[in-house]
Amino acid sequence: MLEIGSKGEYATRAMVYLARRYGRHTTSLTAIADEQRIPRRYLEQLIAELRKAGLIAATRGASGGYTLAKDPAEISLYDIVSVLEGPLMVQDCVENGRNACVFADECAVREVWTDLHQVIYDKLKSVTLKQLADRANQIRKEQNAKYAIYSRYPSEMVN
Amino acid sequence: MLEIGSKGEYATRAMVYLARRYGRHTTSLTAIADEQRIPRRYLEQLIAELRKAGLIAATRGASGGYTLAKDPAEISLYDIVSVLEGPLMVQDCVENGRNACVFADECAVREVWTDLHQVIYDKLKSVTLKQLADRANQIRKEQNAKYAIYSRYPSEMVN
DNA sequence: TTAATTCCTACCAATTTAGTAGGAATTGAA
DNA sequence: TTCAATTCCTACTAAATTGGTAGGAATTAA
Repeated sequence: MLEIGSKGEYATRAMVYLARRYGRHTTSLTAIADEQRIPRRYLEQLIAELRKAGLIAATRGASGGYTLAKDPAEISLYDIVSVLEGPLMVQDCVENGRNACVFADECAVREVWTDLHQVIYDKLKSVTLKQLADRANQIRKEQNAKYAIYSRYPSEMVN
Repeated sequence: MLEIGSKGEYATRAMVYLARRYGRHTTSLTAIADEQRIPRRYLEQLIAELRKAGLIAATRGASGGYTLAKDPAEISLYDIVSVLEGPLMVQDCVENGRNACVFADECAVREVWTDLHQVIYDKLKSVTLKQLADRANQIRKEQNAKYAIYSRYPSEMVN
């Protein structure tokens, strides 16, 4: 129930990856797919949707690639996930409003769906790509310190 | 994205209906289906699952029917919906925990899914059938007062 | 015995999910 | 000019899920 599918998950990870590189050169699809262990051909479609939604900018041709179309602080998790998984709609009647609500039981239930909708929306809207990228970098640092003790996995630390 | 399907919606409405009759005689499947405008044959399957989950008690044979198996105050919206739509699992790795989390980006993203998971769970778990039934009765009273002015729809007010 | 009721199981069409695949268009560099 | 890297566009597909429909057996009160 209420799952975020692979679309939302992949897209979010790809966006965090791009956020961590924001301001630098573009990143190729292959680079993202390899790094994030996402099927390249599949990610291609997801990125196409993110581009159409205005979240990603692309440069075509050799040495082309992708970058975020906006500042990471301006992109929320909701913006990303809603593109891939469709708009948040806990239950149809939440959107339809009064006309779908004929009975009192239904009304009472609908009120809760509306509440739930709001709670989820607020949460997703409150998280920005910048926050996620910062947090990812922080985790990377911690891992870096940990690995340094054992002198292992240097390749993982580079980017 | 994150939708509650007809299963969850129908099941919840049926449970609220039963909650409003808790302590009285059993209610037949047909009565619930008719009143709540839910396909009878479909509702039958949903109720079967709720019964297996221990939320509904059944009496077989003529003049049999269903009642809640527990006090409405002891049944949360989460209890109901999770039976029909499966357990809340925003993203697989939320359950899997550490082992699914190899990369920092993924980790950062997972933390948010975990947060979201908690927010949704808390909300659904905080709403009891008793609250929903009380609220439904209240709405019914308001409508009752409204309709009394115009002297209309008396049949809707009865149950 | 009958009629009302729950219970069990199978079936189905349409949609969604999670990809795979082929190849055209664009562009920087040799 | 050519080549290789890259994005872009479109079609296809197997498996699962959704939202039901349907037939009939088992149980029980009257």
